[in-house]
Amino acid sequence: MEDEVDRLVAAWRRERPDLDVEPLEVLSRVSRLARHLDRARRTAFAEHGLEPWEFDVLTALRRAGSPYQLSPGQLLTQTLVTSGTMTNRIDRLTGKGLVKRLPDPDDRRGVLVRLTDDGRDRADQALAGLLVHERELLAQLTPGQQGELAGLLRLLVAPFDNIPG
Amino acid sequence: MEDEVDRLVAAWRRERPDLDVEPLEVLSRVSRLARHLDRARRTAFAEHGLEPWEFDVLTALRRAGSPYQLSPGQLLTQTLVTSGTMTNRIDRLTGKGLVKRLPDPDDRRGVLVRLTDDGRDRADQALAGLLVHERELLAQLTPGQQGELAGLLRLLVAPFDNIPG
DNA sequence: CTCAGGTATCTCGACATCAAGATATCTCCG
DNA sequence: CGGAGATATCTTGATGTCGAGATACCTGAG
Repeated sequence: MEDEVDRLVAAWRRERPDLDVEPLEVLSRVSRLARHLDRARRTAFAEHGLEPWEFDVLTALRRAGSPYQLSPGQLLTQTLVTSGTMTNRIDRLTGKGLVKRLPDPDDRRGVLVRLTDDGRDRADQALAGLLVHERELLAQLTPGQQGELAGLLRLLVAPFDNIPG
Repeated sequence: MEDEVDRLVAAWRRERPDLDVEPLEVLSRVSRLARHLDRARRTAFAEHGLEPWEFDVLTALRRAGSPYQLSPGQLLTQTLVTSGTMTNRIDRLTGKGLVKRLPDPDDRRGVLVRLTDDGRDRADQALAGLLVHERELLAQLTPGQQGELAGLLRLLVAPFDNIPG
């Protein structure tokens, strides 16, 4: 089955036969797929009254394990947003009663963001719902292919995640 | 080499051993990689004084071939943004002299967006620059792996691109 | 102990995006 | 032909994000 990137690459080969546009076969698909996934996630989370950005923060805290708290800085590296954005997110989640700010006992500059009970429940429910939807999307692939794909993607992501970026 | 998603999946397995989080191995990597790519593209385009969103629109027009024009609607399907966003983008690109609006001779509701000479040059330069950077990122993979990866991603994207969504 | 440099978080203003709805035009059935 | 419904684009207001800078605090060399 053909996709938009096949058409895009074919168009470049016609218009710019002098260029090697092979990289787009991979990277344009990554970008476009991510955009489609964003939309699908927005729909999936709507069932639970959450926005994708809320999910990202709540689940990062949920994954941290009891007592479900992380510093804003730790949340930054997991969510790939800027500090201003994170401050804003924490403000809004606090307003909704899903997290609360606590002073960091070891560093007076610092803050700890902790999940409330309500926040924890919401995160758990939304995760379960998300996985149902994601499994459907991945039904296009055999388990073996999924593993292959995950491995190849890891090779590309790892440099970003490990070399400070 | 381990990445953030390995850590994320391990954390879920510890916190929610009852759930099968396998789908995240693929889809979380797609989302995170796309985010890293956005940042890298922003840097790459800065050399040419372009924003990623400008690049997306200009290159869609460039690919269309002479006379480098498309309707806003056609641009929507290629860039995956809403119509309001596209109107705004066209306004701003017009202001910068990179595109201009022409009435569609066959449909008085319609508009054609055409690349200016300057817009065409910018698109060509930025594309060449982007490919240089993207090739570096893909140096992690052999050509064979790149082909495999592209094929697997196509399987996932194709349903979105073909079924109207 | 001190202070220069580093770090953690927050503030602020500009900007891009979206969703929903408005407007104008087209299509085609009856 | 007439008009209902489809389509193409634009408008508007709310919202989320970013980048740069401000503030408060920590750390380590001397």
